[in-house]
Amino acid sequence: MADISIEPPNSRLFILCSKNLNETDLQQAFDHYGNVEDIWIVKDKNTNESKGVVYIKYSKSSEAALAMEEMNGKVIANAPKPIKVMIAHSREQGSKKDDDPERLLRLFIVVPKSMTEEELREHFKQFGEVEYVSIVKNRDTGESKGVGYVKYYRAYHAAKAFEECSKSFKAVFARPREPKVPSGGQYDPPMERMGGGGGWIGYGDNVMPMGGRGGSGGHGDARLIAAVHSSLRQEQVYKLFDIAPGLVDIRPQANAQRNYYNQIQKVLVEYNCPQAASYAAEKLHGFEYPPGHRISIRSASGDLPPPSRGALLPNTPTSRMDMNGSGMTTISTSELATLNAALAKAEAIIKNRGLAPSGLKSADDETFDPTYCSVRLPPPQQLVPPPDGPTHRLFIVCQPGLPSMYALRDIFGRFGNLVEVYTLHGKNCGYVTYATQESAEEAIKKLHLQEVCGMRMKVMVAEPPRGGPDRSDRKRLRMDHDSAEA
DNA sequence: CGACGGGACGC
DNA sequence: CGACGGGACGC
Repeated sequence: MADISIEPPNSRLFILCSKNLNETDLQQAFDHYGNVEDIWIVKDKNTNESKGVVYIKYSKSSEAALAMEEMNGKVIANAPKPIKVMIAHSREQGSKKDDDPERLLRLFIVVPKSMTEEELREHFKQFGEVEYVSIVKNRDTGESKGVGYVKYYRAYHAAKAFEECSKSFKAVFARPREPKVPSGGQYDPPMERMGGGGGWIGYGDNVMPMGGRGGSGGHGDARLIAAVHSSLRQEQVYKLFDIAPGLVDIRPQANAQRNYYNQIQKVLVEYNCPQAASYAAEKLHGFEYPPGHRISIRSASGDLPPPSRGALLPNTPTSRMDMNGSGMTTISTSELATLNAALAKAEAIIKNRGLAPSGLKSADDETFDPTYCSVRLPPPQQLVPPPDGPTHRLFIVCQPGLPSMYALRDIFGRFGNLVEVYTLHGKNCGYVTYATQESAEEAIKKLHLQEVCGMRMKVMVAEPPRGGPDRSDRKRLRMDHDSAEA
């Protein structure tokens, strides 16, 4: 099948008008919105009379969009009726009754995973007023899927963004939303936890307060909503809630993707029974972790008042974890000791950034806290969008593990022009991309062999990706390789 | 030593 | 109201 779609997309007008209009009339009316490549007045094959249907092809989508916005509803050349101007559908698609106007307004883009919606909007507003931006997130992990949408109010603005935004966004006009398909199940059955828990030690099954206060009311929601500090990585949160047996699943709440401005992340914690949930809630609610930041927990069904322990004992020593096991708390394992060591460093983030509840963005000063980073750092800065030009990539390795993405993003961002940081799954290393060589060099100079959140970090220039140092040289034109049919 | 991800929206 | 012509092989 030959590809008969119009290139570039949305660059052709479909016009309904008086049959009297000739090509000159149309050319005079439409010429100055852009480069008109073709004017075609559809005529009756037999009579050779105009059918009142005209196609005008522009070189660019934005030209067609502007022409449509300006000319729709206008009367030209003293014609008896105003013209109707639309962006033509593809030839295959043909006439559509319910024309979805969103098709001209919404772009689908590839977005660096470390980029927030706020930063996206900031970049795309240069082309016109943005209705919304959204980043697609993994439902289970809350992580960005690396793609998103930008919607404008005007077709002209969307077309300008389509043409002029950084190539690395790979902007295309978004396919219309699929009509909703009713699905079978409400939610997927939770997976059994794998790699059975050598995790929790220190008490046996009978220590569990079965039928204790956990059973009060017997309502039995085995799920909790917990609010914890954003600096905690998911594994760390997992270890915290693994203090009770029967932990089934932890996942971020929808729209709770953590970012620089968000000091709290909310997670849904699911146990295999209400008693386990109740037990964990009793242990952890009100507990300060990292120090100075109390974990808050409530029942996922929302109707249950939070377990009262933290409320009764706020900020008292017994509400803290006793890592030496000398107190009454049962939380005391070597694993948790390791966890504590890592988490204690997070305190520095709070102190030095002014991340106190009311002072989210007051961190303009240089930072020097050896427990956060062993070297003096410039103030935090925003990410920058991917440039069209070359980027400068660093390779980082940490021992014994990686700091949280939150910390990495912040620290590397402080040298300016940071485009992206991503880490390899299951490894202690990752890549950091800058838009300028100066920032990249500065990051190496300042951070190489320094300590971040208690982790020793190597920072060096990355080798070019294997599989060809330069893929951008290859032909971008779409060849018709789609010959294979299903 | 320690090296390469990810592409469609709960309306 | 409302959806698809014409051109035709070079360095």
